[in-house]
Amino acid sequence: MGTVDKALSLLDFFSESRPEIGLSELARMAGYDKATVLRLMTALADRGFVEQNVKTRDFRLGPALLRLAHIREASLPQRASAQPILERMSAESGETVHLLLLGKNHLETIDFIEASAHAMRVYMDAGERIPLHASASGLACLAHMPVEEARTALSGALRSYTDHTITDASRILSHLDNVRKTGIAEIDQAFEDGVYGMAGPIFASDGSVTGAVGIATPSSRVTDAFRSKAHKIIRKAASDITRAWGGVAPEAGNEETAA
Amino acid sequence: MGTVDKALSLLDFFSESRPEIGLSELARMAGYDKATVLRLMTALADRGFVEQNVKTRDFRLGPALLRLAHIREASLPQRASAQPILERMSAESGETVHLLLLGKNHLETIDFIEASAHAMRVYMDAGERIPLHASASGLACLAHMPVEEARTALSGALRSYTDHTITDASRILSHLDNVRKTGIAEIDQAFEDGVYGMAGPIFASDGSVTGAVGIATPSSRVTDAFRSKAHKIIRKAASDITRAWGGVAPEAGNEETAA
DNA sequence: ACCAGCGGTTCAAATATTAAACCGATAGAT
DNA sequence: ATCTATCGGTTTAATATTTGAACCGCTGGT
Repeated sequence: MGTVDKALSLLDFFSESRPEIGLSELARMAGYDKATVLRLMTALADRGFVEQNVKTRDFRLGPALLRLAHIREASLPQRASAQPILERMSAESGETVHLLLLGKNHLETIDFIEASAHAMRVYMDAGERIPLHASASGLACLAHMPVEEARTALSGALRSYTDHTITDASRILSHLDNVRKTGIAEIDQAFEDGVYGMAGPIFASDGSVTGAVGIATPSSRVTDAFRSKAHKIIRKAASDITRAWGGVAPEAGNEETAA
Repeated sequence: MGTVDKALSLLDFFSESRPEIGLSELARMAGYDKATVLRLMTALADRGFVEQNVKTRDFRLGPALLRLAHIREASLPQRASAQPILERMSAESGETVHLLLLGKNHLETIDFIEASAHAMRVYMDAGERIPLHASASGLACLAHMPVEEARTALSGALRSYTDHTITDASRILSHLDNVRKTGIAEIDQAFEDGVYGMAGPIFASDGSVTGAVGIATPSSRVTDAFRSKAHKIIRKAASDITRAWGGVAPEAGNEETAA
């Protein structure tokens, strides 16, 4: 396997709740040799992708990431242009809302707003990576990509996150028809216990799916009335963001055949 | 040299003014073989650090950068906490202001606000990398790092950006005394023609310099009156940001001896 | 005073990286 | 309509880099 991939994979161990990691621990987490991790991290540090806490020598994500994110956002302002739409979703639903972009085999969280209306709410970690098979947003994406792609995306071993996670690829695939019909993917406690997720797809200019917007609620608060209200909010938001990003939703019925 | 370093170096060719680059051209720019660049870019794309425009197959920076930047900013909100101070600087000076973080051998632009008061203003590219030896901010940093570090930072070949760029390390080093005395680094047209720069250092909690804030003005507009006004604004901003980030300015006179 | 764990270094063995030639496809010029 | 140059991408044998076990000195807890 590539060295570059190994180096980049190390960055994924950092999160909002775990912003600093020492050398030995990182090596343990990643399953690489300590010397290897040191060399990789040194390379990353030389380019500013990570930096070291001078006191503890622990690593944390570096300033180069801010710089590069800034460049991307300057030429492709997805986050900024979606923000008012997310805010409207948040205000209308009162629940935690989030915006995800479709990566190679997972979703990248690029923005979210936590629930304002309830003391009990769904919390999110900044910059989480979300699996396709165990989230409403993931299902929304899978449902709208070419079937072959979806099949290969689900071909590996599917990790179970809760008792409710569906790890059988064919069962997931058979759900997708319904997602396509309603335009909304819905799933209960597949990624986190007690969290109910609903999401809709966002499309690029060529009609392919590029991400998803969704609402995350405590499962205990979900009623049919709330669900249908949430569906409306999500459908509107997904279509607004698609438009804001210069995308177009494919004609219904045409999309599965897209190669 | 490391493969990881090569891969990461490719990301630096993307900028606000050049957000998408094709394979062959990137290979030419970087001076690497096309096959090599392809492999490296594929590795980066697999992790979402770059993505390909499906139409043109050109590369652009990817969504993973947004995600990781989000994580860093969530646990170390430097940009957010400095923003009001930058805004005040911008309002008070009427000129373009910027905030840079010190990386391994250069500065990373993490935020800026372009001049509001003048039609002729200094424009900045989002996410530029700035050399230490050819910018006021760079001199501000060099002046406040341990002398040995500054000397090694200037030991390589110093690139000339304009006719005014000083490329002689010892001449730069001898300027630094004055920077330390006044707390402000100042330089005319060292990085871009017609741009006059002034900047002050930002310190970390251990008293080491971690970045700089500065003002960039068209050289033609600089007067002594403006300079002394700008110095005041910068000194205040630098000290406010240092404090906002939990840093402390070292005692004057003690800092050069810090090892 | 000890021990366990830390960050970091070393070097021979193992493995991944490289670059030139080549491919089919595309687009502009003649 | 045909040529030509360039594109993105693939293959190969030759090569340079990566790897990991053992080891270092150091620090903090018992």
